[in-house]
Amino acid sequence: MKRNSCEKQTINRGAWSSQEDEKLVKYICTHGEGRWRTIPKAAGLLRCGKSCRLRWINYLRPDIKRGNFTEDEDDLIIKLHALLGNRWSLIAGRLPGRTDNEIKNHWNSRLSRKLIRMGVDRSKPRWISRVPRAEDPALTSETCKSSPLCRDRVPDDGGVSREASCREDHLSPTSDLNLDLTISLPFALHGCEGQERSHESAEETHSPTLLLFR
DNA sequence: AACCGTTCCAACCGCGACTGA
DNA sequence: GTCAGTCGCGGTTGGAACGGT
Repeated sequence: MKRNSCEKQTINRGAWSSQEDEKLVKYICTHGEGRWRTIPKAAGLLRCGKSCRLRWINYLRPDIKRGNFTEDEDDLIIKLHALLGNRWSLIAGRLPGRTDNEIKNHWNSRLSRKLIRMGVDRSKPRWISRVPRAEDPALTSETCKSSPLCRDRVPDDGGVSREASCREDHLSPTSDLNLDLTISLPFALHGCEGQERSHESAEETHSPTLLLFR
């Protein structure tokens, strides 16, 4: 069994202090994301890389939209969950400013209950029989490359491999779901210059057109 | 005011995938 | 091809906040 680097001693656990946040933000704004394993030492943090990555992705990233989920977002999450199941990172990729963790929490705490109340079986993602899933060998990387949908895609840093992500995009909506989803321009990650953007303004600029592809 | 149950969310854990030597 | 290191994902947990009695 591989040794988990987070098991090592002299590692802080639990809630992050504002000082730790500050150090991490400062370091990433200067040096960029990635190389998570080396970040704690370089940034002077007594945390494991995994913890830094999580903190950045789920909380500190400047483009994160906080606050309540809108009806549109709820609706989209429900539809995407029906399509994709518990693949939160894929779902999050289609909800700009929302993280997989946030969506997962939201689903587990509110949406699942909402669906139960509505009498929907939330446990069953509805794959359509004739549409290939990502594992389908018929959907090769060549198929993907030739698709205009995937051709110009920049590898996203949300952890989904380019190919896997493209394959997901070949999924078609189920016939019983009214997936009225709009394809829009890729959501741009604006880096640290957007740090000051208030959450309120993020709310204000919310558009009913939710982005499907990044 | 005190207690208790519930809700919510940040953080952790374990595992599989990926990558480079 | 193999192995070790690293990364990313999804499930789970812990505890603070909240609401009801």
